[in-house]
Amino acid sequence: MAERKTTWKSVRDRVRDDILAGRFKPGDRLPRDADFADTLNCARSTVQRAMQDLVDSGLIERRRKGGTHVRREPIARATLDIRVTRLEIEQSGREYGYQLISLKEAVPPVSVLAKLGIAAPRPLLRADALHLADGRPYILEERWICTQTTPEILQVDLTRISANEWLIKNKPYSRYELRLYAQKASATTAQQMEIDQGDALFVIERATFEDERPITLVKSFAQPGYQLVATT
Amino acid sequence: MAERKTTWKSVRDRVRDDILAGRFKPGDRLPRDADFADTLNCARSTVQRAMQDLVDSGLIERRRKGGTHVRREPIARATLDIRVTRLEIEQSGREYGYQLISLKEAVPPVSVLAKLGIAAPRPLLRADALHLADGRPYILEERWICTQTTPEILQVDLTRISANEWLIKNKPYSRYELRLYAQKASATTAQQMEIDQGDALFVIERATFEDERPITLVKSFAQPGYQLVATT
DNA sequence: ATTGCTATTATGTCGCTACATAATAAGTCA
DNA sequence: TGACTTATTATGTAGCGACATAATAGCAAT
Repeated sequence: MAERKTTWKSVRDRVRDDILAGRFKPGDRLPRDADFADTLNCARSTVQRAMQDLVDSGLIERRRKGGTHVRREPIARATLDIRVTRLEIEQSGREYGYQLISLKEAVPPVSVLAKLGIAAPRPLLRADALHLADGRPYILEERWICTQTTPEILQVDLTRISANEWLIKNKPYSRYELRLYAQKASATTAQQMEIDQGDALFVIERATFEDERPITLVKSFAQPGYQLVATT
Repeated sequence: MAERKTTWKSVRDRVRDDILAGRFKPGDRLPRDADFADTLNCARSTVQRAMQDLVDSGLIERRRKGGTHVRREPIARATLDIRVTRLEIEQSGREYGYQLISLKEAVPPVSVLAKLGIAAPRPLLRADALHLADGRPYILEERWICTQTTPEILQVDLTRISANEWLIKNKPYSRYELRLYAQKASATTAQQMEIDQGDALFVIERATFEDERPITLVKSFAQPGYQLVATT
């Protein structure tokens, strides 16, 4: 059909362009949805959908009765996709390798307990492992696993399958916290990753929970040069 | 009213729980929207909205005619909010300070040109500046600004207002690319940030565009200890 | 067997209506 | 004047119907 319908995406783009072109400035109030629908000759629900998308992308704010406003202090919102390490390596065309470094039960430091929301110190399972790309160390993970919420992990042969992979396949989570930062490689880490002590490592720290019950906390140290790319 | 309506969020949560509890496994096909709507006694549009949300969060995949499937290789999707540096500092209760380090026109290295999608080398404006929190260096930014797309920047007194702030307020972008990585502090950087040479810095590199026309490329070096937190 | 058409199926999108809800403004009574 | 109530307003959500679209399966002709 030659006839173009007004899709909600076209409405969104139009409004976004108006904002980007400065026809609506930060803090400005936009017309009501109903008016927009009127001028654009479409239904209010279509405008609603468009507006909601702009809210999600951080460009506008809406309040009942208060109306729709362009955000005063714009934020850049980006989405990160964190894949299983094996796939990340394989999909970049390199060969994946895995190696368990150590496995033991121990009482973690308070900082770890705090991030997992555990009040009383108790021993957790500590699994350190190396993910290799084309035979070279790529990511080193230091992981604490809550044996109380995931006792099945004790039956898993972690020398053959990584905790990363097993957990994702077998222990779904409902919520997680991500922290990204940089850290100098310690002597031990440097040796394990075959780099120099003091090299700058990119660290992805992730704590996962199911219904507020902690599952695991993992620090992934990435090889120098590693970049995390986010999309708009 | 005591009567509970079935909201699309409740549908989403129910389906999500089914998946998380393993009642649907990775790769499994879910019932059709219409069937879901039937058993849950709600409209198909409500199911549609719920499903779309699960697609956005990376839990399921949908294809026309193909139906809805649980993703085989789950991904963790997180959202990053990047605020204006001044606000980031002020909202954490510290005093914001700003200092221009240098300003000049120069031809950037090819790596910079490439990231901005500029084919023929040409001079850009280079502005280095320091953002301070409670008087101490917090973020050092090395910025290239495209004077061709943003000539107005030349009239701005960058000793008083940061390019970060001016651009965000005055030069909207339609797209950007984010790269996160770790880097060792060079001698110069270390001196400017009052840290030791070789310290691990967290780098946020951002290139912004309007309609494929490059606006700016900025590398933000964050003080050791800086953490970027992402939300689920 | 291969190509091409057609029917089928499940999701995607839009319009319309109706009502819910939050925030505010206006009005009322002591 | 101040506290309480009520009306108004704009967004949020749900239902229903209709048609669009992509992917597939089945069938037919060569």
